[in-house]
Amino acid sequence: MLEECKALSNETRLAILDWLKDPAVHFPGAEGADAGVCVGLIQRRAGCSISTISAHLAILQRAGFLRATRRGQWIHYRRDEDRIRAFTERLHRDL
Amino acid sequence: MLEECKALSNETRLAILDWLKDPAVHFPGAEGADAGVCVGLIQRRAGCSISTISAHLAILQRAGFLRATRRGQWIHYRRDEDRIRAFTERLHRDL
DNA sequence: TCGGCATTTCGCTAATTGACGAAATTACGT
DNA sequence: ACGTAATTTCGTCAATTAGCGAAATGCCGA
Repeated sequence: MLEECKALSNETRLAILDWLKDPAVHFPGAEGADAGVCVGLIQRRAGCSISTISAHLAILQRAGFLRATRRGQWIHYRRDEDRIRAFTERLHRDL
Repeated sequence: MLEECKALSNETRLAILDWLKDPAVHFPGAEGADAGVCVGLIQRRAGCSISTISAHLAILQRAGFLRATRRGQWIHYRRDEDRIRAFTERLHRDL
């Protein structure tokens, strides 16, 4: 619970999760956005450095909120809805 | 949402919320524990300094998770179940 | 193998958070 | 007013987090 709450305690990371709820809307031009969005697009949307975005995505992944899929030189990130739901339910039950 | 997540991103604060779920169990000897638990008892239970506990309680109060009631020189803290529930529901809906 | 591109990791700095002891504030009884 | 107790605030230091640019790593096509 602690790690997840920490992962959510940052504006940019909350925004990333929100954008990835509906990639087609927030990342126009991303082909097959259902399969995830690449780091570069997220970085451009967030407007900060690529290294910072990479670190943010790693934190969200470690917390279980995102899943990464490598396709050649590209890495696509998308939400892990099951784990997100599991977390909110656990919070509801335990908090 | 950010402030609440930050409030929950600390072990001691999570523990305090957990203890205050059932004060009679975690604070034996606290009279009328339903009306809240005083800072001193929480501090003793947490095992850190009184000033640190005071700061933690302030953070939890500002996030809406706790309510404080002053009774003379005593201040009693208890959970604000409505706001806790509202937060977990909002998280469930929005995350 | 090389060059180009995507992404992660590293090293550094600045900001924020956590913890403490001391000082300040609030409340109470004499 | 004074002394005691509860609690908060303040000042300080240490640890953690956030952000950046550069270096390193991984992938691909020629």
